[in-house]
Amino acid sequence: MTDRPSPDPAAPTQELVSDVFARDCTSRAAFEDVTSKWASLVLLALGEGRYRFNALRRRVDGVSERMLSQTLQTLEGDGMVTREVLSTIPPRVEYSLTPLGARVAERLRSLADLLESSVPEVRAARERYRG
Amino acid sequence: MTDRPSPDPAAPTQELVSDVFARDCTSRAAFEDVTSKWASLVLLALGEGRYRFNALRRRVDGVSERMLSQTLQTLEGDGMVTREVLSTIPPRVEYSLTPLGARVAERLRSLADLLESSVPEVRAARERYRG
DNA sequence: CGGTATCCCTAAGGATACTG
DNA sequence: CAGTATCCTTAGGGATACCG
Repeated sequence: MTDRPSPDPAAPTQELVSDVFARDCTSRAAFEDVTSKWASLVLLALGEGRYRFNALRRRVDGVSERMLSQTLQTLEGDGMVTREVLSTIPPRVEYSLTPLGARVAERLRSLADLLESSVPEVRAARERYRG
Repeated sequence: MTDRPSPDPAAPTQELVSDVFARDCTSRAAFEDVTSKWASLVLLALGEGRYRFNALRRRVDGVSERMLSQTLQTLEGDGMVTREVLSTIPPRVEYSLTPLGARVAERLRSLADLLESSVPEVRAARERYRG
């Protein structure tokens, strides 16, 4: 974001038109990556601070080792998460958010807060709907 | 939300402790519902205004009839979307957001905006990651 | 137009075992 | 501890056809 050259009105606007609705847009892929079942919870957890692998696994209730590993790789690939290997015995690996990841996590937190406080409303709606 | 009785400090705080990290919490289920692949895009679309079924299908690039129908039912069940049948010939069905759905859509919009404007950063991260 | 029903296939994802 | 590898099951989801 900050490493883009200052906008030149005459230059082609390559990515200023990115659209999350478009099937092949990178923004939609990134959106799906960060909102996927486990990634969103991982980002929320890392929004609380850095975590080691197994601590993260305990925090994100229900995630398997496989899915956690896979999710972390995707998020690292998208530039949301930083992976740091500490050369200790036994080995430690710590995960934390990049600046971009932190901005994403903030917005996910805002959404989670809303839903956590809307549980009674959602429950009422469900009962009304199911009859 | 507004149909809850005014908070009584002595009353049991049943849902004030809802936690999106807990496997069996309604807030986590609702969170997964609204962040699921198609639901999030449907909510974003309806954040722009009401839509009829096929218009919505065109707006949400790539969704099948089946998934759109299914997604709309889930969102209606959770109290996010209102379905209105107009008795005209041919029949029209219009979908719009409830107040809760609108609040959710706002937050999803905020997340989508961020990712749309972060495309260059995500792309750069991906290239760095893949080498 | 606005769906539902059926069929089918792929990929998400859990369990378990094993490695650096 | 922090994973990868393998196996296997389930469910997400596309295509098609049909109905009110």
